[in-house]
Amino acid sequence: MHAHYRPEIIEPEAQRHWEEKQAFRATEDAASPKYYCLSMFPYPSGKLHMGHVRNYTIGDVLARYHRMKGYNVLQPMGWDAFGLPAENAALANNVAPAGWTYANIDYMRGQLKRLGLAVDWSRELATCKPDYYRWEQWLFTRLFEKGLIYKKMATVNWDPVDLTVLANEQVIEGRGWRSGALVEKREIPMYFMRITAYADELLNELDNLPGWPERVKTMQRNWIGKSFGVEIHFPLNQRHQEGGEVLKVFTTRADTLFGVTYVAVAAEHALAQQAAAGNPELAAFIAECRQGSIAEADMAIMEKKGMDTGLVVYHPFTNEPVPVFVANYVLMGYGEGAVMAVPAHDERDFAFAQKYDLPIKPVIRPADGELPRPLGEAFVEHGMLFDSGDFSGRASQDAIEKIALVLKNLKLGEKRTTYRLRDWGISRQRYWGCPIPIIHCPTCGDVPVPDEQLPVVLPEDVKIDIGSPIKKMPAFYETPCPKCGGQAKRETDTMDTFVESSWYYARYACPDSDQAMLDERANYWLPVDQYIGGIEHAILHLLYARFFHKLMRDVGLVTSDEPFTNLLTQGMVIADTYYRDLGEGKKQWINPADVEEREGVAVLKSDGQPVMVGGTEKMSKSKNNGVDPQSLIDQYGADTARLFMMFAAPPEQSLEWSDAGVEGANRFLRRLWKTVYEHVEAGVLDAREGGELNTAALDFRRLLHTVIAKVSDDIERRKQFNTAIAANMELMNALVKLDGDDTQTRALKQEALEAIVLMLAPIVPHICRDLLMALKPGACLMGAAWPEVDESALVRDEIELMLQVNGKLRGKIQVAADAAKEAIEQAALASPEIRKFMDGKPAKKVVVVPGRLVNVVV
RNA sequence: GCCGGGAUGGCGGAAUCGGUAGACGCAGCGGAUUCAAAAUCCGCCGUUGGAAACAACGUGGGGGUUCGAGUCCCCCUCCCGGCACCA
Repeated sequence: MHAHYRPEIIEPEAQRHWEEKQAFRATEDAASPKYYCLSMFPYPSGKLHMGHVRNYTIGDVLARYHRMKGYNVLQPMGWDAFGLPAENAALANNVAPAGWTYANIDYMRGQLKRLGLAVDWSRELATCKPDYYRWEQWLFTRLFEKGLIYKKMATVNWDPVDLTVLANEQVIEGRGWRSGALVEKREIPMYFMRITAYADELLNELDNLPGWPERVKTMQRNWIGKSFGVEIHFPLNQRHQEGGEVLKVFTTRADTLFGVTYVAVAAEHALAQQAAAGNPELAAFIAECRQGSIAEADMAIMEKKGMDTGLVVYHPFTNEPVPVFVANYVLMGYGEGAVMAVPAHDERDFAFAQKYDLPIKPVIRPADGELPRPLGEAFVEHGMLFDSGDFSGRASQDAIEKIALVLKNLKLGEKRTTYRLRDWGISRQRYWGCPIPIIHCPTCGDVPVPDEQLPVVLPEDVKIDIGSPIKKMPAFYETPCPKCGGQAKRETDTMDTFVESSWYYARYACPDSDQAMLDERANYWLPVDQYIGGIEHAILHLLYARFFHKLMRDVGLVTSDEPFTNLLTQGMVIADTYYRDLGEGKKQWINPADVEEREGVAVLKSDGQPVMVGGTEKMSKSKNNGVDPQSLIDQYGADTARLFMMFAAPPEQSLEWSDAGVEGANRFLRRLWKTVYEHVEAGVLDAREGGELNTAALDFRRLLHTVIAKVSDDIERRKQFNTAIAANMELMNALVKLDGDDTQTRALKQEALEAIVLMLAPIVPHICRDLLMALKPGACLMGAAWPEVDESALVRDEIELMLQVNGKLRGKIQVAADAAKEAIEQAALASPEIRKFMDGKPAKKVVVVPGRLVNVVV
């Protein structure tokens, strides 16, 4: 054993050893319990960032811990390889997206291996490879035939200068990021997956996921947004007859129907279009509504604007005319593209009515009071109806039922359940994605590509400029119709990259299966026992993956209902952002590593000129605020990087990056090495297994086994590694202070050092591999078991109790561990500290909390 | 704007079921070692008052429940994530 800790030597050696022995190769084995540990796969953006290091270290700790506990562990790794950044990089650097992606994968694979992850690399996959996406195309054709994929018009961001569709993140303050042109909304045909058909199951099954964080389940429930309401028809003609034209709206507050003072429709709504025909001002307003991005966040914060169409519809009960407004906040894609507005009982309608001087008619009052007059703000709670015809005097909930019933009899509406969840538009007009396997035939319509013609391979050797190259490539899109053989055109849109990431976890079980999307190995490994990934995926990715699991179940590929039994949502690694304004809303984001502080001002290192300070945000490609972990690994080694990441914050919390603290992690490892070295130099011996010890040694041994129990619980149940590490540091501090060179004490130290090395092995595996070999010649970390708690070491004779007077800490006493409540109470009341603060007054009450404290109330 | 989460010393964080607030580490300060420095080792380290013993105050702000609140409830502020074409 070398006297000094030298990670640059022991880490490559350990990694070589594991690779040679194929130590992490997973095979299906019915004899031992399986543990499928999965971290979200990375997008190959170029180099690893801190979020990756955090994510994969958490996964690795859990994988290695379960290996030591005797599980048959699978921990795979792969690449979420399709996506927008490859096209951007291709444009910027004049390279093909494929080449850029593969180069990034090669580099990042090297970085991941340098972290020493216990990954089965034989299962590596990349979603941009035809042997992966061919099965996605295969499933697409099945779903298409089942009617779970359909085509409809959808709104996109259109850049009128670059003549291209923009992603939401490419729209900056309403303008295209490259052209600077005002972005327009445009309707184009797209394929949709019918996720709403599974809305109820996706909602209900959340109750069967006790291993998921409550906050994620809450977010998904709210996202699905099941609500019970009433569809209400407003006739277009005052003398409405059954079957006549109506304007349909959906509301959860049918009880406020008598408070409707206008209705609002989307700019794209037929009524708006009709009214605009003879009204240039309205036409101009509708054109204005078409500007701006389609992102919901933008829509929600923009100024609410509207204009009277001059048209009216008629109230289904009173038959009174109700004006029709066009409003920029009503979206065509949601519900019927029209809403009934009740200013008195809806905040948004209230603001709108005030702005346009529309009547505000209250019809609900609090159950036990009156509404203030005039109304200063909308009263949005349920209450009692008034001024509502026959329904006056009813409570809101009751009124909703009755109103729905009466509307149904009038054939002017009915109760309906709706979801906020919308079907999933999967078409993208981009190049670097999985081709949609559809052939458009003038005679046969949309024809799915037959199995034997799959995969539809995406050409990789292309030149990138504005727009997708395959849309200009006849060799790609010209094809005969599989049905009639006539000339047809292949679909040139590709799929949303969320599709690839919705099923990769299953493909890891059988990545080489070339006869089917999944084979029987999938049912051995699935569901994933532990899934680990960023909280930013709480809704979209996790909901889509759950949806896909059910789709795969329903085509007979898997037997389970849910993909991920336990979910750990790691907090973000966040860092400061810096930028320079380039004008026209464009910003150049500058990496924190290139910025330093001079005289309190942030400046770019290369030119010394100031940069703007942005917020502290998630490390991301778009904000260029990722900190490269490579220098950390180069300087201190993977174990220090891993230890620091696990020690800096608990996994679920966000972690603000700072360079400080790494040194401390490294110092601890050097200290651990030195302590083991000195112990080993004096001769190794058998670890002690209990027996007679002096008080100090007994106390130490109790601490040792308390720590083993705590660390096991921290890793397995709490998944909180910072406290597991802290407990080991505390134990090390105590060990160094434990005096004695006698065999008794040295055997105890041997026991403790072996335990510490094993407990830290999941977190810092390289150093622990060497230390274990030194402590127990011939021992191998790969076969080592997790240390066991010796319950007999935990027994105490005396315990310390806190003494409080009126809830304030005033002292402490020692009592026998098995002392009776009465005895404790007497001892407490007799203690000088208590007597002093009781001030001669009698005790009103004495609270004894066993094992904790005594509180005397005077 | 809507949904979800967070705020504890100079800093990262601990306190697991309502029961010792500040474990562990970083930074800082003092000392040992050294020709000197790095490294290492020992000690101190919430704020205020006090020589000390000790006392008062203290978990973003305001209110409440409780013998007892960082933890539970109500209101507010700020920060972070998501909002369906970033992944």
